[in-house]
Amino acid sequence: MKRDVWVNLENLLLNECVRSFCKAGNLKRAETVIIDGIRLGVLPDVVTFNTLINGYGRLVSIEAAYAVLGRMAEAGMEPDVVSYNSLIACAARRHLFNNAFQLFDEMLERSVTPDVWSFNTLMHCFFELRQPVEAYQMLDNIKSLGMTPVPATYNILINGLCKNGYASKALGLFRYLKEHGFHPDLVTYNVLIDGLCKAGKLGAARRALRECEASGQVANAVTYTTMMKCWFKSKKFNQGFRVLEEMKSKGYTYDGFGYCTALGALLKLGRIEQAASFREEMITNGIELDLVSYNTLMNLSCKEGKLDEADNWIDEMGKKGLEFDKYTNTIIVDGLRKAGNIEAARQHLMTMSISGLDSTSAATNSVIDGLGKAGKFDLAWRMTESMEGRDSFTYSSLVYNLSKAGRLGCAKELLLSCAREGIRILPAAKQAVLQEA
DNA sequence: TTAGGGTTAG
Repeated sequence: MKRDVWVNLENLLLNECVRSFCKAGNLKRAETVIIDGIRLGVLPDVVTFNTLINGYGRLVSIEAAYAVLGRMAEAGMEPDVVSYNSLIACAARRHLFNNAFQLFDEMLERSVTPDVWSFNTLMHCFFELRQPVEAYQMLDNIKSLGMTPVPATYNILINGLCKNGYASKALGLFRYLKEHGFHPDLVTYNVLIDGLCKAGKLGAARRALRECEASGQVANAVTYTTMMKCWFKSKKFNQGFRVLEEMKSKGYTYDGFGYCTALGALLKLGRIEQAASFREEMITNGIELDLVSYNTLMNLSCKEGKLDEADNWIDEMGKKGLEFDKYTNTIIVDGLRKAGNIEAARQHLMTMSISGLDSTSAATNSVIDGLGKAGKFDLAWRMTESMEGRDSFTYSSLVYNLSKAGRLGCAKELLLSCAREGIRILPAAKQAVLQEA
């Protein structure tokens, strides 16, 4: 009996060590701890392996996480529901939804019984895939299998509804649940406030914030960033910047979220100098820069016309092993064309299409605008016609540039055909037509 | 072990 207690304690200690090294991003140390444990006679258990699955899933890849199952088999252990939940969550985080569903099937085939969290994660996957009906089905599954939803189940539901364009339904569900004994936590309020805000329901968002505070929840960094975005969305910039100050005073600017939100707003307003001073603050405060932070900083360098500086950020990203996303590429394309190098911008856009990036429309719009401003309307028009996902930005920029180039007839014709097809032309472009007429 | 916030185009 006593011996069992000691073995359990030794394992607890081992697992705690492995967990903390994984959390710190140091998988090598985590593996070393396991080897040392084996030498001392402390064998890894299911929890140890599950911790490793999580670590490899977060830090390396889904394949690396899956490979841990092989090591478990070698050690004579079967994966449990936590092993599979971790793998499914890892696939979901990496947007590998097919893998997530396959892993769920594999779990059933191996007679591992799913729990609430398995269904929660699948619900999240369906919402990400914009399949709200299937997502909702997961709640039915939970109930029909005799399981009880956990608060997170409802948070995922409310968040998913908001992100799929059903903010009003989410609010209705929230009210209903609250009347039926659901105690919303800070995450519930954060997802609801964000959803309402993004749906343009700013009054409801602010009411939800007041309700959150009245319920005794203490706003955290997520709440503040969400509210800041809300103010910016309603063009109340000073109120938004005040939120940033409050975030700073409470020590909630430990990551790039607050600064990137504020920088984004300043750049849209054209307040470049103020943005630059925020950049200094961000860097001197030693904030760990991630992909979004680099994108934001590169955008600032481009807006300042300092392409060399943008190159330096790219080098730094490379050293950290960060890969470009659609934002990085769009910022580069837009930076190049605004610096007058439209040909390089086109080239970069082409490499984006070749490398299979699905969302190139913002970058394409930027190049089409650049071509229009350079008077190359034939080329701009050809690009427009071959472009997937032409939108009101594409046509507005053409209308704007045609009228500024004195080709008023063409501008008016395009404006009319857009009106016929229900494509909204932005106010600035309409105004340009009127001014030139 | 699993849920929430930030960056692009006129």
